Amino acid sequence: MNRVKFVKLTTKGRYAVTAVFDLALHKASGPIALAGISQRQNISLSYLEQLFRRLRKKGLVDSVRGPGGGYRLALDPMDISIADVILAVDEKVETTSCGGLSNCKDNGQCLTHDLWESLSQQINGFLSGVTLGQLVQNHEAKHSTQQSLKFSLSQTLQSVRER
Amino acid sequence: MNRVKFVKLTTKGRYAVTAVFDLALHKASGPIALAGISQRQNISLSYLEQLFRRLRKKGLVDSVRGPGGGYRLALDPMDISIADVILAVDEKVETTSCGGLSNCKDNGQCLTHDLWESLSQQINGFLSGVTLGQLVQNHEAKHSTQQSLKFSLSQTLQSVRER
DNA sequence: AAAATACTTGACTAAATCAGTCGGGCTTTG
DNA sequence: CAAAGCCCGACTGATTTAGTCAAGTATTTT
Repeated sequence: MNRVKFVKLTTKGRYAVTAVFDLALHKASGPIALAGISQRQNISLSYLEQLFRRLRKKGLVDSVRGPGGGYRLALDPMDISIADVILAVDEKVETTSCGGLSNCKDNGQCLTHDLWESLSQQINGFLSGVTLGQLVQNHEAKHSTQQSLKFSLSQTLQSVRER
Repeated sequence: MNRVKFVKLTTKGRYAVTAVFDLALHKASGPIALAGISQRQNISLSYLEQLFRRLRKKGLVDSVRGPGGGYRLALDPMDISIADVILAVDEKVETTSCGGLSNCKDNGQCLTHDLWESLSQQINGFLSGVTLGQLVQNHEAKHSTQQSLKFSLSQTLQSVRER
């Protein structure tokens, strides 16, 4: 019933993931100002504002106004997937030329309907399986012991394998 | 030594995958003319020519000129991954603001270097694990028995799990 | 109360990319 | 030779990217 969509992996999505990752890393220190993220990650402040507008609309972050204010993750990092972040800023994309009509299956027209349905499901599934929390764990582990990349990677693939 | 890059998932890459998928489906009938792909998949002929120029440059397809000519896969479908196709038409993208410099690790500048290195490795690994041949199998299986999507999906994830 | 901080919104923009089009080649088959 | 089909370069309108600018509003500190 619902359309077949496709994530779009671009620099825009990477900016968003980077920014939210920064949020997750510093979440102990209360609300984080965009100005700080802008400096640390070298992203234009106004551009960040645009991105966070969308992240907030999707309920991924919430904000505190005034001095000492900033943005916070609205959810547990383990409940925010890369797909969530990318889809919040990068609009989804139709993958089938038929526009999701069900009749395209009957005539031979839309050969690739199945193809994109299953492939986009897999890619979405994969990106949904990697959470912010895992990325933070990965990052912290790598900076304490030097050996744990394999572990967190296998953990990630584990979660993907479970559908 | 080599830069951290990121696949770009756009309509352009989808067009390319769709077209090469068409090639794989009809590979029994000799070289395939772009005109046929254009009609079947509803993609502009001239645009296809642009895409196939790049696919040929990367050695994914080869061509036969003259009447009865067309394009063929240059490799076994099982040896062509989705990543190969997408990377042939969609230029790779720098993922780090530092431009791949190694010195960015020493100063605290480039916090997300690790993040994108590992994430892009995972995504690339995933897209490299799905081959054209698997997509064709999936498609044919789905159109004979009605039950085999789960099988081919688990097969795909199997190949991903093996790193 | 005033000032500073920081989010919020809308409008605008140069540059790049997308998704083609157009026009002309070159090669091979019938 | 004519037609089919690949090959190549240049050009284009529309959209997206990656911002900038200006003007708010809410909150805290002084």
